[in-house]
Amino acid sequence: MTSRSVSKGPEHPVLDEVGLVTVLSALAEPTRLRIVCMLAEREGERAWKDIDLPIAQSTLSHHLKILRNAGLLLNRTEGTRCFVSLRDQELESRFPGLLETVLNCRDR
Amino acid sequence: MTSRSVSKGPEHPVLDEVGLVTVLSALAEPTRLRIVCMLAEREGERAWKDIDLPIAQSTLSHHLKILRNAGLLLNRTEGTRCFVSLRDQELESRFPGLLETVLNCRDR
DNA sequence: TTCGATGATCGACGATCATCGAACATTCGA
DNA sequence: TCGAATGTTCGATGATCGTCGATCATCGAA
Repeated sequence: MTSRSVSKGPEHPVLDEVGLVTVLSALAEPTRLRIVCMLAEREGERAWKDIDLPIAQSTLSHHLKILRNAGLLLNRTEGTRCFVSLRDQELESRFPGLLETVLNCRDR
Repeated sequence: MTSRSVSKGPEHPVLDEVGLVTVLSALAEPTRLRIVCMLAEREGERAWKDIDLPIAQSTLSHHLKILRNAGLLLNRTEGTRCFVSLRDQELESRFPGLLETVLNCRDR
């Protein structure tokens, strides 16, 4: 058990215990919707520092926490760096079509 | 022009001028989501008084106003009575699949 | 071991929100 | 004309939210 310390990192909810209202609330904010959009543009992870928005670092951390608590994204810690990614597969089975539909509606 | 007074009634937004965040915000509240759900259950209009929720009448009026401003529903006044209905057709062309997907996600 | 970097958390601020009762406007019926 | 019914608006209240700077905890590198 001398594996590289998993360093517990942030907590993620079980998607079955996340309500629709929670997800909608998380998405119903311009900055957060933009983040989700950005993550959906490309497959896989995104480095924390690549999320380049005109907001304070603590504010970004706050928004990511809300998205995380809503089950929308996954936060992985590697050393001192962080990587985020969409939980799109799980979301699809818990809220079928929701993420794709919302993202599609935004592109207009 | 002696037609039955249209009694201007509440104002409704043009859907093209309604943003996605506005719609999501309107749906991201338990009482309002419930109202939309209720309206979707059956085709056509619903009488104001048929919306039976454990909230004050002024609070219901408030929520209906928010839903109306988000382009989600239509308010028709007939004399002193009011009738509400979903703008589902228009919503479908402005936000394809959104309403149906959200309602479908809730039924779980 | 110490230091710099990275992100989370804290505390505070003003803004917005959901809620209510009261007052109001409009309409129909007596 | 008067009064009851219906729904909107107003004002107030307590809660939540987005935002920030400051601080803290953790980790890798020197």
